[in-house]
Amino acid sequence: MTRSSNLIEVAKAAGVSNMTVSRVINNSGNVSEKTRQKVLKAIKELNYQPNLIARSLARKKTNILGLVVYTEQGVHPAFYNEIINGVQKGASELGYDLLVFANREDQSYSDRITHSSFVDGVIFMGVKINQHDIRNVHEKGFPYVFIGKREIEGIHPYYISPDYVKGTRMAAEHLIELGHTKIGFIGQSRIIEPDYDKLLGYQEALFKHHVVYNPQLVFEESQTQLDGYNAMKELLKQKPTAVIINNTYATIGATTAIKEAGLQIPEDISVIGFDDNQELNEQYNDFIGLELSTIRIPKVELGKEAARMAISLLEGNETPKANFIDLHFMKNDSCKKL
Amino acid sequence: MTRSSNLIEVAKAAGVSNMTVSRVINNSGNVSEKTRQKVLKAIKELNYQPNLIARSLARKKTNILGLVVYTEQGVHPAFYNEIINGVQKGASELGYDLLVFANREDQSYSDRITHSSFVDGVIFMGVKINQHDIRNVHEKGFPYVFIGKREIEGIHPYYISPDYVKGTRMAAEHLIELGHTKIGFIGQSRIIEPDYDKLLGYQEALFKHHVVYNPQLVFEESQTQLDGYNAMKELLKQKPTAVIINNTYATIGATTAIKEAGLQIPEDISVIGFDDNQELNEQYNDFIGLELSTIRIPKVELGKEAARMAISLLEGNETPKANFIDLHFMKNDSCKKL
DNA sequence: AGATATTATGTTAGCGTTAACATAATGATA
DNA sequence: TATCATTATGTTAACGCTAACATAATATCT
Repeated sequence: MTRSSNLIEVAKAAGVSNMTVSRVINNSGNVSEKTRQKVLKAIKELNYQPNLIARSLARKKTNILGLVVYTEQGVHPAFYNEIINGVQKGASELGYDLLVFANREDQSYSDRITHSSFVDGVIFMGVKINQHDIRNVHEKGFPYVFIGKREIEGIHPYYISPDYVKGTRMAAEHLIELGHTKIGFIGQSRIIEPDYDKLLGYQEALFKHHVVYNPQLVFEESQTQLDGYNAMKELLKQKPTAVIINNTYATIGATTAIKEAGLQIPEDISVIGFDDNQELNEQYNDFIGLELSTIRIPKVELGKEAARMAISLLEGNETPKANFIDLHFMKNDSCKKL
Repeated sequence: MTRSSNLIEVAKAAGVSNMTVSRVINNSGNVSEKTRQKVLKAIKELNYQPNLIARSLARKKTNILGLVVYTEQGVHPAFYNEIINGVQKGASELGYDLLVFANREDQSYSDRITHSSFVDGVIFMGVKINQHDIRNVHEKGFPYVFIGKREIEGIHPYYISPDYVKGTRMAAEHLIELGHTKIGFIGQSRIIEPDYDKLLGYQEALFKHHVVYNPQLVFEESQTQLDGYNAMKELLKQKPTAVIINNTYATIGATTAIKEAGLQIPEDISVIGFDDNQELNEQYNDFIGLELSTIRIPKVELGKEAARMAISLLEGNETPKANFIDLHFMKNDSCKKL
């Protein structure tokens, strides 16, 4: 393999010292325009690229951000992929590369992360986060950020989360403003925190508009298509005029139940879903033949913001502990004015 | 953040020289059992972990393998994920970590890979491989391996590929042995090389068993659900007794056409698909209510083998240029004996 | 016991970069 | 023009590890 040249060779070629070359590369310090040009020429001629390993050692900083993804079933990979994309972009904008740790089930990453100095900071994502990892990283004071609202065993981490409370409240208020009062809610609040926030938002909207909360309209454990189907079948007995459903899989199931009951969306029942994944959502829209009104999570922005937070933290800047990102309500064709 | 200790501190604590510590860590050279224990004790007490950046600089080797994934639509992310998983495992078994470059559309990675000395070698995966990347890496003599059979502008790269010829031939022979002779083929041979090999395998089987090749039974451009549907609609006019379909999306579409025509699988027509993705496949099986006979790509093994190849190459071992991995024919319920 | 092989340990100089300090060249000021 | 501030460049010592060589301590053999 062709050996790549180093700083000193460039310095010699340009007739300057190594530090002058270093300054040109890093745009740091003062370098006269004349020598800068000389150096740039030499760099070009020798096809020089700085050795990042050596730089990292000297700086005691790799400019690499770690991202640990704890994958699990039931979450569409594309959901994570979009966020990863965002993290990547956010990191890149601030001069960081991204090292993704994933595809190793039930594995603990923290030792490899905190020692070995390969990453300057880390972002954790996923529902089933490894508790040992958190404790480990936390105790060492290693900079880390969660994607998603978390509080684990007394540890209050830095986190960035979609504002599910606000998002769901907006959606529920939209339905109330359209004249709905019998609004169903199909979520999974007992298991997963983000979805508890969705329920909260739902309740807040009702409260604000003096609509009485009816627990019979609320189904708290629905994740899969079948869950959604079963929940909807039950819910329909209450004759709701609208329903908010917490994820796309459940929405597909619920819609099947609606169709089976001979009901039409939005004529007989208004539906608002969550736009977890574009592909799935399009599939859904084809399936029911209309554009579903959804609460959309800006996933790329979420990832970007996570990167910004983690980098702010590891660079020692003051960083707020909890951060929220607004959801967007996409008003489409699945809600009807009463 | 708590600073982590280094070799010299460990050496002092153990009352030995730095090299002795280095030898203990790397299990290299000769160290007496007594001092080894002393050193291990010191390592434990100081909670020491070697700094991989420093090691990489000294060794001029990072023990990191790069994997570039050029993602594209139409391929289920899970397909790649399984392979990535395999690469990860294969690399890990040989003492390498994996750095995945992905989620940056249309980006060229080669400069960052070959310079900057962050990875010792690289694996490329995906259909739409960046030509500039290949040329660049190739010209520099940087060790690289393709997943999938490739020949690009006169460059004959190292590659590992599923043996599509053999796999499809096996499937076709199975059908022939069941008495079928009017066997349809729905693929995408004009566009993508692996699928051209599938067609080859199909033809080989016919030839071997003296079944006349009928081009009217062959549809060469089918990728999406809709493609599969259309192709099957056309194909049915020829009254085939069996069909081989090159991917799961197309298989779903084709099956819809079969159902619409009032035909049953396998009573009226035998079907063999490709098991691109388990999740999709299960969805399909639920959909038609039987287990599809498939040609399965051992994706994890494919990834592992790619890692082994790349590492063999970068370590300077003699490595065969082309490698093939056998496909498995999963004989299930979708084929009938005539 | 002395010579030789073997095992165990230590010393030193890099790897390619940057931080920190030192010096030289230039410009501004009185 | 001498003096000081500023800008431009250079020198040296890390960063934490390992390779390569050097030496010391044993073990093995005649």
